[in-house]
Amino acid sequence: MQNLGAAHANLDQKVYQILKTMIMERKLLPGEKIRQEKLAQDLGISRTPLVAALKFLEHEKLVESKPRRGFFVRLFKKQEMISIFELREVLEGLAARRAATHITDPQIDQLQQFFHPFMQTPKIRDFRSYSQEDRRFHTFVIQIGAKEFLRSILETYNIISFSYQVVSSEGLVRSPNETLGEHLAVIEAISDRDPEAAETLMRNHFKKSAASLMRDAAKLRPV
Amino acid sequence: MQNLGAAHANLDQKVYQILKTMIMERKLLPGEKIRQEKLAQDLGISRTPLVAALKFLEHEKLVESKPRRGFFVRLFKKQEMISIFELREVLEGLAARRAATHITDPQIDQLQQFFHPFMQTPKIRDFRSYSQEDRRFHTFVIQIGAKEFLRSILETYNIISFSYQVVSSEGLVRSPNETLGEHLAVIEAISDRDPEAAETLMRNHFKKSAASLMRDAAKLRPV
DNA sequence: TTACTGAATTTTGAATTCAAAATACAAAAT
DNA sequence: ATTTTGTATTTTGAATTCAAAATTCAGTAA
Repeated sequence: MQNLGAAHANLDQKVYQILKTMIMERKLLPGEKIRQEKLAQDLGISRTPLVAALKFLEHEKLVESKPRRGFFVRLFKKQEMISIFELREVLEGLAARRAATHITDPQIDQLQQFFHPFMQTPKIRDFRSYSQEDRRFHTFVIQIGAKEFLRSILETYNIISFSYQVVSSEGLVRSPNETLGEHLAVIEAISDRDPEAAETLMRNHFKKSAASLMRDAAKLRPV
Repeated sequence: MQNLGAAHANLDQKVYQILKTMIMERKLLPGEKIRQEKLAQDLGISRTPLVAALKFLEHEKLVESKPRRGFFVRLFKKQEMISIFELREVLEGLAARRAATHITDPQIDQLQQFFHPFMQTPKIRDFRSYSQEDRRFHTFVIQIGAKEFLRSILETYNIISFSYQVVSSEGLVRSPNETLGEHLAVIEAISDRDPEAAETLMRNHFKKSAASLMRDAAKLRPV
């Protein structure tokens, strides 16, 4: 694959990013065992920095370590995904509130662009590009409103959410026609620099998605 | 010190806990550089599991790694502490909401015991024991209401808060007489199994503390 | 055939080793 | 006296090594 081991300053941060991407892109699949020796060789490094990176990921729950058995890509149960949505509700709520307080004028212009392509479509069929816009939107709000601690937590949980969902309906919990209005409402509140409204609307957006997940969980039986 | 290296199953979890406690108890001081070789020897292990544990802590922001310079116990700026209180506001708000939903009858009895010794004292002077009760109370709510993700995040941020504050007035942001009522209100809401009230009251409790920290920051100049 | 046993192989957790970088320190120059 | 330079020492990042544990798999028994 690539040769990383060349200059050595802090390899494990690089490896960590690579692994994260691999999990996101499903190069490593949930439940799968990670072959340390093989993966290290593929990356052109020794096991030491690889294990360090895995321990990082373990902390973020993206990976699970079974002592003496190895590392496995984490497989999330429906119930855990619901907990994660509950968390994202309050955290992205906070991010939205902060975004409404800190947003700059040029950022408002950028924010207003989101979801434009979908606004004149009566029935949105292109789930894939809507889902992509959805992610970009949430990421943008986080970029504006969240820094350091909040940002790093949200990055993790969003990765979990996204990597979990790629399976069903392009990663969407609910249909675009259902969520578009909610997204636009959040955009408006942040643009109006109304922190209370931004937080409340963002939270409601998540509350509904969590509720939808819960209904699915009740119907479909645990994964 | 102690000999850990004996049985080897996953040493770094143990080391991680030990380091966490050492930081909490100020055996390792903020800003201080961590001497790997010496510390490893004191713990009776090699650098490998020690570094692994340090990387864990780095992820929790309890420790900072400067490449090629080593690990340092993290020193938090006032501004960062305010961000952490902002985070705890929404997270413990969620924990309180969940606690109100999930609490059992025996747990209600236990919850009602908190702050009893302070209820008939007109002017609370024993800051140390009030501060201790404060911690125990927050920890208890987390124990009831938070699991897995939420719990592990809160554990980290509470440790940061606590270890930060030991300095000024026994770790209290505001005076006992100011916060006692708020604590009792939260206890009542959770005991009444009223999730909305529990969340709102807990959030207000934190909002006020954050505001108080902000006033201090404005007055005292950054740390 | 299927289930069990036990040796060969692989993989893990942790110690050790090693080169490169950082630091400490002493001598020389301003 | 203070700064600068050069060298010895320490510390770091990462590879390598090594024993213990887990896994694989062939051969045997049911």
